[in-house]
Amino acid sequence: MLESANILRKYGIPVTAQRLALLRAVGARPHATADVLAEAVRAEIGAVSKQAVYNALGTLVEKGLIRRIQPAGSPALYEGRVGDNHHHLICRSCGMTVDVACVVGERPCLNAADHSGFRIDEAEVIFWGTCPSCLEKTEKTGADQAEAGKPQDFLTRPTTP
Amino acid sequence: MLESANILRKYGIPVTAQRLALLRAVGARPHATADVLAEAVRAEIGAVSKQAVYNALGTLVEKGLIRRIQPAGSPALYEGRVGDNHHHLICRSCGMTVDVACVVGERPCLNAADHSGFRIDEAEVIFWGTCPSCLEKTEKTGADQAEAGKPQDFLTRPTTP
DNA sequence: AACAAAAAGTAGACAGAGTCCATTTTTTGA
DNA sequence: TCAAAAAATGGACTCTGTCTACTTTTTGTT
Repeated sequence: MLESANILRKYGIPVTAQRLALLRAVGARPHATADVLAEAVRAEIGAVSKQAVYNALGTLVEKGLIRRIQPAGSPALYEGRVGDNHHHLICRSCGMTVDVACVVGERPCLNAADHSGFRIDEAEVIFWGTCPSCLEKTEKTGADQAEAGKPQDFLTRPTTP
Repeated sequence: MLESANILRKYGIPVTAQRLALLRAVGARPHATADVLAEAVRAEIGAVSKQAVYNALGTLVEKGLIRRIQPAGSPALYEGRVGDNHHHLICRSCGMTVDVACVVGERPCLNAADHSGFRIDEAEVIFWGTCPSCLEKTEKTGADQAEAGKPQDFLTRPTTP
């Protein structure tokens, strides 16, 4: 509580009830959407506007206090874990997202063979697959993968079979 | 023309003027959005509905004839280059997207240290940075990167400084 | 403690990308 | 050629997120 306030102050971010609640919400729910976080904040302090949530998340991301990940076909997700350069593993069928340790370790953790003159500052890696519980469902029903592993709308993505 | 029709037939996809035009449009404009492709198709055959474009793109992606990439904060992009497992390099400031050869070569081209029981089928890699022409602009104005490199709305993403 | 200036928050309209649905048109294959 | 199956149409609708004008809260300075 005081903790969070001090963190905000250290970064020169004005301390408001909304931001404090949001910071806690992000800490408590890794990989939550803005909407879910807004609900969490409401549960704690009564009300917040959508805009306050988006503004605050934007500021916190900008200052490096939280991290935003935007998987294809899904709304943005936020997480408190920053600075350790981990990546994500996402289930195509239920959307479950888990952290995975960085493959290499340093940031940017990969080198493009040909960088075309770009100055690269980040290598974003997302592993796509099927989570254990969706795998189990597939096997149980005996349905083939195309059936049971059919991605939900929000996760429809290219499959390169 | 006949070429494309045969490809569609080979994959069991009914041949329609819309799909043929779309296939050509994707081939001619790598990294185009659905909207841009729809315009291209209209230029060629007069008219298409938004839905026909989305349906056709979806089908083609599903069959592996084209590839969909969905960079954070941007609408989906489509490309005809499939099967060579290359990745993408995107400019944070102007959105320019170029292909880069795969870092490793095989697909999935990376291994997650801990896969948490997932069955991984793809490792998606996006390199983020600044393209040569935006770099030049930055240097010319003498503005610092935070200024000149300010991402456009459609490309606002986490920065991990 | 009080007070202006600056920064945040509020509510609601608005925008872009994509989906849904009922109906019409085209393609296929017998 | 003709019916069944698949696509296309177009318009309403949804979901994330942004813009704007206005009000409220923080801050930091007397």
